[in-house]
Amino acid sequence: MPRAASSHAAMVPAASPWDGVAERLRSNGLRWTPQRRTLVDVLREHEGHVTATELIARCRERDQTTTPSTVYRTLDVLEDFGLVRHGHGPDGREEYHVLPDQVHGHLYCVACGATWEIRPETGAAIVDALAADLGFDVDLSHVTISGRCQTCCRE
Amino acid sequence: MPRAASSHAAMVPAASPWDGVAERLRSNGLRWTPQRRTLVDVLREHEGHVTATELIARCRERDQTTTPSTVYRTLDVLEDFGLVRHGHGPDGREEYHVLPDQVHGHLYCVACGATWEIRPETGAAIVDALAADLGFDVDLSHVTISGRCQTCCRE
DNA sequence: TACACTAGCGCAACGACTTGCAATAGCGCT
DNA sequence: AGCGCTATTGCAAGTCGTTGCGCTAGTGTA
Ligand SMILES: [Mn+2]
Ligand SMILES: [Mn+2]
Ligand SMILES: [Zn+2]
Ligand SMILES: [Zn+2]
Repeated sequence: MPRAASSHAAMVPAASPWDGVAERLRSNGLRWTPQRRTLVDVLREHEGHVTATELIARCRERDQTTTPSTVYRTLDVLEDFGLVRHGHGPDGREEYHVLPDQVHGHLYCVACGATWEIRPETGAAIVDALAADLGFDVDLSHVTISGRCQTCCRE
Repeated sequence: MPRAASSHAAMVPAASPWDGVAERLRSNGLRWTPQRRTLVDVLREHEGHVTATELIARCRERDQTTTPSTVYRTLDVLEDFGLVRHGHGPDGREEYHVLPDQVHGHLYCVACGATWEIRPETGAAIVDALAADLGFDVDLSHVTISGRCQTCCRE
């Protein structure tokens, strides 16, 4: 007998890359722990960018015993699976992209503090320039460029 | 009567940008302290790149009482004068360029750990691409791009 | 369900900065 | 040479990560 939910297609939530994490970990000899579940639950509801510090805080909301080192280590594992990707702000602080649809770099204005994603074409231009230069294969996701935005350039 | 040394042009060392630091600081209402002198003496004999940690160690060789916070603060003021420029390695750690002849970014291979300076033309390509993108004015000196070098790409 | 194997956890210590604050000491001025 | 103003210093404490270690607890297997 089919499960009740499966007969109502409209109620089935869109498949999320997070759905298979537990199995994916286990099939690689890794483990699915309560601590990892907590972090994944937090990541589930975060589309876009988050700092590691903020993730730790969110985890602690759900599980007061959350430890930073465990979160950092789990983020490393998830990054190996491509589920998150990190970069560094101009101060060197870590910033995570959750479920990056497409790899992209960042722009920071040192004057006003605003940030933007580097557009795909622009990112490609950078990648191409460096491929031509030394045959270097750029990891765009880890690129953070600082400078002044158009608005701040005009004072 | 002229000083003895000034009559022997061959013995006069080439003017160094460091020679005027003391006056430059004072004329800006800042001070020339023993601690700053120590750091400048260290920087004098360092052409190229150095980490802040290494600079602190070198200072401590000359003055055992050197304090990290003082060194960091002095590096900040020297950077304001354009005498050093810092960037961040892939791990976010600071790296200083002493007397940067021309502003340039860096390339790090995450596989073999090697590093290169981005060539001027390539740097210009990056600057241009972002100027076109959002009218963003890139600070090339603070750019660190990681990825895989040609050698490591071929495994 | 019981077991053994080992991945992952919490903790404590460390590294690289940063910041607030009270005491010190350059500097310009007389 | 002496003064006073305030830029700097040293220190302590804090933040963001990273790492080594002994103990715990997921997992696959029987
Ligand atoms: Mn910086
Ligand atoms: Mn990184
Ligand atoms: Zn701006
Ligand atoms: Zn390499």
